[in-house]
Amino acid sequence: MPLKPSDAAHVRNLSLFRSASDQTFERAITGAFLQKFPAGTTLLMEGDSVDFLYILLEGSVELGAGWKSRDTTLAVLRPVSTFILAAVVLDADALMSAVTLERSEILMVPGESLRRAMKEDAEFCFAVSEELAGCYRGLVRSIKNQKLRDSTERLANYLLTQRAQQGGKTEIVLPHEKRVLASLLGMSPENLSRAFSKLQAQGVTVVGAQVRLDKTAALERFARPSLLIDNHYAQPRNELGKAYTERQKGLLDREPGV
Amino acid sequence: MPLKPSDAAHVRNLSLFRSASDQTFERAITGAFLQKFPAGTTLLMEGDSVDFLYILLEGSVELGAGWKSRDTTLAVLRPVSTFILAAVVLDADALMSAVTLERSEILMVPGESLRRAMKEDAEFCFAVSEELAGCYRGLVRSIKNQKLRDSTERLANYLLTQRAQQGGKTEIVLPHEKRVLASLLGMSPENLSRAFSKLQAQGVTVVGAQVRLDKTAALERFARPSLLIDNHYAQPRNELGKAYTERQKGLLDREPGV
DNA sequence: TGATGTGATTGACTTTTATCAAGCGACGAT
DNA sequence: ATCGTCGCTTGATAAAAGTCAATCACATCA
Repeated sequence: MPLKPSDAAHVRNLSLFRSASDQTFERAITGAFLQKFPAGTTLLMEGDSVDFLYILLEGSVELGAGWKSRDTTLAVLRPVSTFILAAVVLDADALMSAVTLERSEILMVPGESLRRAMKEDAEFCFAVSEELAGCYRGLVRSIKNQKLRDSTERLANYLLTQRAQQGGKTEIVLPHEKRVLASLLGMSPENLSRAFSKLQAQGVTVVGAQVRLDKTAALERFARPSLLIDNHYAQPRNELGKAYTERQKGLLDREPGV
Repeated sequence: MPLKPSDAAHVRNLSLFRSASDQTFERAITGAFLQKFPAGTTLLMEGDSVDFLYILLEGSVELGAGWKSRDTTLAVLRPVSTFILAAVVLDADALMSAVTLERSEILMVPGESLRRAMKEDAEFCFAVSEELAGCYRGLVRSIKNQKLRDSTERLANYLLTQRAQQGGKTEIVLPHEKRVLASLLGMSPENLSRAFSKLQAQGVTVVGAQVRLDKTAALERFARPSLLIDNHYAQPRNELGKAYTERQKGLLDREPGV
């Protein structure tokens, strides 16, 4: 299935490809094809070998992992965003599974094409390195969030990050089901409910997916967001890790949709 | 201070540089210098700007992070290993601090030299991408370990990983102080003691830093190590993330000391 | 030798988190 | 409407983990 021009433009605008020459871009996506999946489709299971770089153009995808009857959500992706880049670069097996949460449109780029383009074009290869470094740093933030904060603190900081990403209004909309959010934040759904209750004291009120944040000052005093963990300035919609892109020098002013 | 030939050989043998041409190698480490630090020296604080790629040649270094009076260990490095590569690639601020645990010898490579070499040599740049991808995947394993397992399970799997890395003998030696180990495993020192006690039922006996693992079968039944979380086959001594390198295709048979 | 300090352990207690069970409320199908 | 289903919430309980304090083992050092 051929790429719509608008989709092609979105892909071209990914940070991975933005600075690439047309020639390199063409080479990198040689053999790519677009595929549509219904909600709930497992695109990839942990341990599967990875033959494609996935680029989410429409819908949403959950990256997760399981062990011994437990499982957890590592990220929820929204368009336009790439995933499992690291496995593609190493030609390795997937460490997480990917499942569509909604009907989704995904561009599948042969890993071999991407790796070849990297080896032929140092500038493109450098862009991939930057992407991987950004993802890595996103995960460092994520581990710090997990190891240094309790569940209510994680929720409070999540809300502040969402507030910043949704334009700073006092009312935000939770972008996923609460059970997914709970798994993402590393707690049970029951505990998420209780964490929301605790934050009433900081002016948090929840009605369905709508969350009002009055008393932002109180909430920040409780959450103590940190530039070294949270990234309020990050673009939403990115690969796991890139979900918290860097606010800094050259990357400071990137547009959304990277 | 000039590099000893033996040190130079170790650096040259890092996976980052192993396949690089002599010319690229020289360019990449242009301006590098060797420095010795006593134990307990803070090489880098969270939030500091990063001007050098660090390569640990002697001693050991703890990577950690703090928030609100709490702090945690993210990795303990041993020679020969690089660290803060991601920040160097992005020319960004450090997300973790680095402190020497023992008297250490560290090669400091100007970030600018490394980035320039990457842009001039696609093959080298690809090697950096592979390194970053390996680190990224190590962190994915680490997050899964943290979110999917309780503290005793983490300890049990840690012991099995150490056993594999130390040659499979029934007796292993804990490579760090227990308080550091506790922080690395994400628990209090008190809880580490109790976790060891619980594992007595699985044939674990501790005397100081010496740990005997009789009843390996029972311990494995309890720990349920997974190829998708643990990496018993990884080389020790690597950058955070690389601490759990990939056992797979091209990287399968890498030598230690990458 | 004894004094001192550090790290590790143990016990008592509190807090945090998970689990189980029941109930609520919105929504769709019949 | 009525019946289910499903997601969420709430309460009761249990398990896990953190904290505080005291003690112990083992160094080093005067």
